[in-house]
Amino acid sequence: MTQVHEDTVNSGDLRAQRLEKLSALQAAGVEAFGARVDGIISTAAARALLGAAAESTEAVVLAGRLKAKRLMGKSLFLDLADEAGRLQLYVQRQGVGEAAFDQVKSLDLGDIVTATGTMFVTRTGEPSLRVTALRLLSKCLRPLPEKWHGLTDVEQRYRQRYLDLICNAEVRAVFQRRVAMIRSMRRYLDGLGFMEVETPMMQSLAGGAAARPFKTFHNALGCPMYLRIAPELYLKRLLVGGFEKIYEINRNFRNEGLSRRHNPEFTMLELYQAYSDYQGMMALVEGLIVTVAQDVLGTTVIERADGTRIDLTPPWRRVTYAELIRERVGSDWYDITVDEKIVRARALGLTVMDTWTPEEITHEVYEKSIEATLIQPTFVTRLPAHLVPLAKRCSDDPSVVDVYELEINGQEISPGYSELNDPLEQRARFDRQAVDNAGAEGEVNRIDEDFLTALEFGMPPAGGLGLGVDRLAMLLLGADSIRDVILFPLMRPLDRPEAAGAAAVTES
RNA sequence: GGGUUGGUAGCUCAGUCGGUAGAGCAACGGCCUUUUAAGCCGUGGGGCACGGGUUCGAGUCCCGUCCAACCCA
Repeated sequence: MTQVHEDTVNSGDLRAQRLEKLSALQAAGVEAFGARVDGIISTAAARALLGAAAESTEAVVLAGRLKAKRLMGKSLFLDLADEAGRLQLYVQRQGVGEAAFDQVKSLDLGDIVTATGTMFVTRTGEPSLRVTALRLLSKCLRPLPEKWHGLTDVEQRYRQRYLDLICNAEVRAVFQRRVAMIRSMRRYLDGLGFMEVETPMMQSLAGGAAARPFKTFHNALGCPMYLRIAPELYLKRLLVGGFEKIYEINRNFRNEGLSRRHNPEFTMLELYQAYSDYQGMMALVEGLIVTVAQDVLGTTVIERADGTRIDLTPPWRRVTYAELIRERVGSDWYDITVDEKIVRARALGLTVMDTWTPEEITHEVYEKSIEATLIQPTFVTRLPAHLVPLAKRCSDDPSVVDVYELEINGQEISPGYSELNDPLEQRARFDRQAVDNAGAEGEVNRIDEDFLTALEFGMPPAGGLGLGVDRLAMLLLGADSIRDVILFPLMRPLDRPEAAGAAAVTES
């Protein structure tokens, strides 16, 4: 394909220009894609070396990407960016010699180099490296996005996240903090004596939640497999096995639509503690989130873009579902007729059908008229049993269940349960669920017999909770979209032959 | 799935009533030894997402498709 390559060479093709530079360099014996460099210090460390002094005599070696170039006749300023930040390089023709200076001058923005020199402060007060030697480590063959505006096109930022990370320091900071967040979660849980475990992501039946799974196929075994929608059934097997405090932080996969708040693969913390219950889980998740916020943000007060403050200082409000409903639509709500409920719901601007049951109307009020108002952290407890079919009923009222749903910033961040450990009750509920969903998903609703067998060996009473790590990251890092806290969010592939209508097959 | 907005040079964006495709940055050639969105002079670079249609003439008007963001379900 050299023929094609040569044909594309013209001054408008910036990549071709750089390829020509590359072959010129290689012809001159320059190694354009170098190897390991020892003794590098960060730009931050180099800056620190200077302290209050205006000059340092210690020779240091830096490495990074060239981000800006300012030629001033016989001297040249370059901005070098590494993971820690940026530092200005100062190259003088006299300092490095004629030939070397011309070579440095011909470097492109985006090239990765190593620079040797001593630190000093310029007339304008900028800490800089006076370069004695500069060597190319990796030639950048494509032009970088613009130096001032950077890359703003959302689609390209998600599809080519590496460019986003090169251009936008805030984006880099978000992901560094996301990592710090997860690290803090692990530290907290490990400190409480929890053990992190790994359970199957590929399952022969996808249980533990109500969601459509992704399907795949194992060739050697000749059987269909599913990507997990939840680790729950395996973690509970571990409770049966005698592990008492366990958690898993990993991906779940749900074959559903994409939105500001949903990515088909998302990260969950799921945790179980034997001999505890949903109350214990409330205390635990409260402590966890407060600790993480303190570790990552240094505060428990989060300011939203619109100026409202979310105060995570414990204790958080605990309120029952029924109380919230009564607050919103009247203390007599549970005593009035269906017709009256419809009238009141419509008065709130909700769309309710005449055929709806009282429970449906009530939940519509909750979802549409209450949930979004729960900005401050709120544990909603005693949810109606029909909403959470797999949870344990409250001992004093079987119509409600022993669970919490934690709402912060108007969205559900974490559910917690007093886990069901009665194998016969569990089987009855699976059976009912299978009947309810029959036809829709078919084989997906096969009952996990081994899980029921495990329960029959006896599972200790336990508290369990889930925590949406991406959602928490959005909250703590101030992101409006889940895609801003996931490095590579799912995007529709651009090169689908069947969609492009048999588009011309491109080279390479 | 429905609605709204958008896709123009490598990047960030203009483009008027339908009349030869523009700027800044980046690139290339000059000048310039402390600049920092450096500056000055000059040069090159665009099948305007894709496919149809209307028209003497389409980036612009109409229809369809693709991709994205936002809102809704």
